[in-house]
Amino acid sequence: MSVDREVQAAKLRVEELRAIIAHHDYRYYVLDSPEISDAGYDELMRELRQLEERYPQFITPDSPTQRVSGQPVEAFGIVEHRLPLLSLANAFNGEELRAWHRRAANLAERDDFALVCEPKMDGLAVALVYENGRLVQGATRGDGTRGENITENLRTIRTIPLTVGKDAPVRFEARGEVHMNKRGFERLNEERAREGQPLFANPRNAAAGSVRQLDPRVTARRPLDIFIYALGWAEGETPPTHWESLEWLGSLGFRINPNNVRVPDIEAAVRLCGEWQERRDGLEYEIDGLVVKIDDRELHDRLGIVGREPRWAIAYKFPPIQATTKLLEIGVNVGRTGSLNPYAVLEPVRVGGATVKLATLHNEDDIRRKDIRIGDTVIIQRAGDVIPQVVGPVASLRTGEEREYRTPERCPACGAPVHRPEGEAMSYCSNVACPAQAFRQLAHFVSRGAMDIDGIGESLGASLMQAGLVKDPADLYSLTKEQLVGLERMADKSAQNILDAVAGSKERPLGRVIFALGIRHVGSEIAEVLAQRYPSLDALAAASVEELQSIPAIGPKIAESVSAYFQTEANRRMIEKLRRAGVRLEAEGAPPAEGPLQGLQFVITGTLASFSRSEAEERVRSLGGNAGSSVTKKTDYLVVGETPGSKLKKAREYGTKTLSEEEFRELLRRHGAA
DNA sequence: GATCCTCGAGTTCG
DNA sequence: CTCGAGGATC
Repeated sequence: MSVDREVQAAKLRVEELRAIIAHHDYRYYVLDSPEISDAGYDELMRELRQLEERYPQFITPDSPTQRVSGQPVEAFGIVEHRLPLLSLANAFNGEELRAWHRRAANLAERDDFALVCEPKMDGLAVALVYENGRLVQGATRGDGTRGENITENLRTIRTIPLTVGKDAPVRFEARGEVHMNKRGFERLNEERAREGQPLFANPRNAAAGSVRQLDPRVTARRPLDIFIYALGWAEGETPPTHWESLEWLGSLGFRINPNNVRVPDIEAAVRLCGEWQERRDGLEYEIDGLVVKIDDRELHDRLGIVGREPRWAIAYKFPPIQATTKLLEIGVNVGRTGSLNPYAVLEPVRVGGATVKLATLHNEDDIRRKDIRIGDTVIIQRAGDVIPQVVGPVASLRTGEEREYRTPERCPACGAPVHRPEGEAMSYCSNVACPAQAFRQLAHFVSRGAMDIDGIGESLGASLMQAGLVKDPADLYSLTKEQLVGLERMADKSAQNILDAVAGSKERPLGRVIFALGIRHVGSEIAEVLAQRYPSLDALAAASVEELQSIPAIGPKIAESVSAYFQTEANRRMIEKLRRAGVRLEAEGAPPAEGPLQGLQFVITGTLASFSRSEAEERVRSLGGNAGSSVTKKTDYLVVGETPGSKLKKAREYGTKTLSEEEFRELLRRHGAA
């Protein structure tokens, strides 16, 4: 039938147009050397759009007309990175770069390797996953293990190819840094100024804010760009060097920074870092340093990872942007543990795009060490991160009016005496009933990693305590709507939301509950360890110091602290209140003591492809096994992932059995862990 | 006793 | 992110 033939022809033409447009997108956006006029390009797009309107069945997500297709979303989904995105160790001068190189050369037992130097973009790292030639997922770095799914937003960035050539692997991940160049940033801010919208402080914030828009149509209008800086993982053959993998990614249509350089040795890299420091302002985008990577990918595997940092790469950071301002006053906060934390009140000053008014001063020793005095002119910097630091005073600007700081003798919140334990850096308020501590305890109890009670923040927590409605966290569970509505700016609806959030927290896992109690030295990790060991809060409360100490990762201090907590009358009373309110103080489901891996000690090293380390550990525990962090004589199995660290060596010394990831998965399968 | 790692606690700005 | 402290190991 002729209709069929017509449809068939349209389909072919649609595919052809897409290929042509993709080619011109690449020429224009990636290579910056178009082959056709804008009018010619528009004509192609128009034809494609018309055909797609007529034959909507041919619309696919990788069509260039569909860059902005997504609808606004409520929130981003979370995706697990198959291979974690690592962070980098820093070097702040040539000497530290050389030291890094020496360590790597020692471990590698050679020093003749080439290095790749790449401008370190100040942007937002993302991971792009392609399957069968199509972009299927784009995610933020997040904490390195899991990030946010921002695929629809990334699709709007013209330099990100929606499709890649046929010779690409079936599945692979490309990693890059999304950023906004200086001109785009200025134009965006001019536009926002005209529209009376708040301005972005710097290109980095603008890029990060744009990528995290819930409505992709907003993202599409932002002048975002990307440089791909690494091949994440790939199924199949990959080039032997980092440099070649970049070239190869370039040939697939990705945008690679043309300023990347491969150098033969560390001295050349050091020279280059110095040169770029001078030239950084000449670039059209902002950089905060250079990344230096060992080119040979085989060496990457040999050198491995320490903590979350690969040994085969390092970030050379330019000196941070500094400013001077007046230190007006030193204030003191009281922390959850009663610690007195001094902070600097500064005359507001702009540093690296943000206005700084406060900065933490850590503790008295630190202030003394840096010789910071009230009234000093001080140097402020925002190094790499966001958090401002007081570097030190400008002693030459002293007038003699400056005062030295002294830790107050009485708690600024409650007036109780302050004491400083022998050998500790911090001073503490001695009053167990200090209102400031109680307030911080409450904030900790409701916080995200603990009971996760949404809607109770700083201000509501403060007013609840002010009104005498809440004296300890357990009181949250007896709040009534009438009480809440009596508070300022609290209508029926929001009061109900709060009550729902409180009620919804009654069934948190035991580990969360233990963490929420805020026992000194017991953070999220130790709380989880305790929850694995004891089936209920009562069982934990009954444990002796000796018994607690026998648990790996728990030494005398933690054991003592836990025991003391449960012996304190006020704490026992609060736990009783929690119990009566219906908060579950028992582990969920059957105790893990019966699992098939009962009594076996597992340790994981390197990166696993199919799950994150904590996930793998969770599975082990769910089968009754133990998962530790370092190899000892007691370790039964070492699970070896990609780029194992020093643990593997240890395991060989002790003759510990090792499992490959495959074997480990097989073991889990055999014992019925999904 | 020294040293390596991991964990805990407090923190800034928009 | 930072520092300091706690735990484990040699």
